[in-house]
Amino acid sequence: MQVLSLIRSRFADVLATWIDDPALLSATLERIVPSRETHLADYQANVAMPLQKKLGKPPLAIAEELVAGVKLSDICSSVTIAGQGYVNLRLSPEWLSDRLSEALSDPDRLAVSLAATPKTYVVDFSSPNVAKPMHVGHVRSTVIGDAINKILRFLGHRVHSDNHLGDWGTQFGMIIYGYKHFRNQEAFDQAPVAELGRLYRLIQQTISYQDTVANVPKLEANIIKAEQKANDSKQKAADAPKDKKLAKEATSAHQQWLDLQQQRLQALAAIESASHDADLLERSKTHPELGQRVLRETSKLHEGDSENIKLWEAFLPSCKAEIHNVYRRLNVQFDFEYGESYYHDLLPMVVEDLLARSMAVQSDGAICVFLDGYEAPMIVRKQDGAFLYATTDIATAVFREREFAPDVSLYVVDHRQSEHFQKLFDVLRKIGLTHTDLKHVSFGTVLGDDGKPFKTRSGTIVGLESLLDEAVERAMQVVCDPERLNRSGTDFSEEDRKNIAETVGIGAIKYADLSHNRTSNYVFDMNKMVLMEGNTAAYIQYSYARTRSIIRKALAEGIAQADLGARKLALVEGPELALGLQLLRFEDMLSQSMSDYLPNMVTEYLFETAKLFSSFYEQCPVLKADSPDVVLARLRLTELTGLTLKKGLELLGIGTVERM
RNA sequence: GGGCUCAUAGCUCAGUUGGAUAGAGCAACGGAUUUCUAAUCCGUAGGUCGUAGGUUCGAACCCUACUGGGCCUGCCA
Repeated sequence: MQVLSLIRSRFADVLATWIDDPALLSATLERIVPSRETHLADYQANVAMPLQKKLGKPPLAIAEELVAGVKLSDICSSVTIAGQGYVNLRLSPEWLSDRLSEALSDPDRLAVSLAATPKTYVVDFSSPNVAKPMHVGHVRSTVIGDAINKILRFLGHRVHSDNHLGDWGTQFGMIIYGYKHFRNQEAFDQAPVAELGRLYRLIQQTISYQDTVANVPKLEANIIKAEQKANDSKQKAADAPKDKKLAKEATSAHQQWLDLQQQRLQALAAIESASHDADLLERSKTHPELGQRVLRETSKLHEGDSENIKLWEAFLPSCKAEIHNVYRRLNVQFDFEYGESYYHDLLPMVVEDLLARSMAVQSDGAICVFLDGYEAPMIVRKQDGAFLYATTDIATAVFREREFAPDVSLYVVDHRQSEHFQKLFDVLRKIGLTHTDLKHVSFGTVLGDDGKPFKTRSGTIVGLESLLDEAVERAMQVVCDPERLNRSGTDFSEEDRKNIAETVGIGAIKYADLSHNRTSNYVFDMNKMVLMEGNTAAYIQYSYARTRSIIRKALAEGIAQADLGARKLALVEGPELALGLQLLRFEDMLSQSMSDYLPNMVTEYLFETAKLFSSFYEQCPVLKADSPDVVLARLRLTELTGLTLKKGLELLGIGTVERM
């Protein structure tokens, strides 16, 4: 039910006679919103104050004319003026009850309408590099993208979800090189992905060590320069003691000098700790310039070298299978999974096309597109002839345009790539992809409790699988807590327990991610997450289970399922009305959350709904209410609450259980 | 150097895109269970929304400057 647009259209009937400018009219209508002051109003129109200049009247007079003109008597029980000119609306309980009855008679969609003008979306999300173990950083793109995908579909749009797998990049050069030189055949035969993961880390570690060693002389040279600069600036600042800018420069130069020294010490410490690792030293010695060797393997793969292609084809299925295990567990599906490799044959044409349009030029041996407003160009072909992700991204967008002709193309990717996407979109528009709304749905970094990107104490990245396992394990502890089981009088089978723990544990991880505004960084704290109290998935899942518990008892007491739907609700008490009003807002909330692709608006809504239900639950007995009519009305409200919570969680990719 | 971004309660975060007395969870404190699941509820305390200006009927939100953090800044994705 689109309540907001209905109310706005009533106001538009009056406002349109006052305002000619359509832009101003629609801006004015957007000032009609759900009220924050719930003790004063359900909805409020903040339109009188901004119109005082335009109409040349005091706001209170405008508000009075508005209230006199607008037709709301069927919807509202009261329309009043307050403060400097706020128009406060209170919905009539009858109208509210009727709308909720409609939702109840449509349990699949809860009377949420399908988009009047459906759009075609491409949603690009998750997109991990295969052959690298997935870690917590991959959760955000996967979970946010999946929620957006599911919500847009529910709202009636055509959505193509694409997992743009990194299946063609440098990491394959790494594991191919590793496989050729360091593999443990027995381990590979038994568990190929684990062995490839080991090889990946082995190569990574060696390259990083070599880079560190090679970097020390450069650092030392820079330290000397920085020291000189620091001294010079200090001198200049001392010569002109009143110049604040020079003083600031001096501190900054000094700081840079200190930073470089610190970096050198860190590098030396890393080298020192590596010196105890005989295998590493040996590897580094026998495979000098490993980074270059790895790149060579990658370019051989791209050039079609038969041995490397064969290895790639051998590795890919098991790598994909591994990733799909995670998706299965997270209940995430994609329509397509073409991956970068799919576009490889198109890349030379992309570059030729850019050259033909004179958009790309040679520079330092690479082929680059220079764009206004950016220092660095977008490189589409490297010196050595290899293509980059920018090239692939262009090819991918062109392909999607031809295949789907999307109205909107969403890229759910880390905010660190925002400049890349700005450049990419700039190029895409220049080559004619103008009718697609290209949007980087960026998200912040997941941090550890030290405020730095999430890692364990030893510094290695935490694998996603083990993270999920831990959350499920912690959920299991709560499920099996004997005191709790005794109190709630529930008796779960082993299978029930497993199911509940999995649903609650995975839900906890997803919810923690989704409940933050996607644009901000957030601190990942397993301890808080698995408390399963307060603003968590478990709280909402628990509220849902309580609605089910009441419904089960009602059915057991002989109330027919048919009595629960499609009948009048007749809400009277405060907690009933507050909950009912909240349930009425489901559709408005969903569209609102998709106007800027913010799933946290959905979690916020569900949490609020669950709280209102808990409050209702405490204050309004359902089965033991005074009269059979009230019992039925409250049962229906309980049923609709359950349906709404379940649907909301489902749209976020979070499951529910009937008992917990 | 340039660009992007962030700064809100002790901690972790919301804040419906400029509306009324700035909210929630956790932690702290005090209450509630013969009553539909206490993974719950009710209450208390906690804030100069980084600083200083500006814009306007009205600013946590927009603009400018400053302070401090993060990220990006030509051949990884």
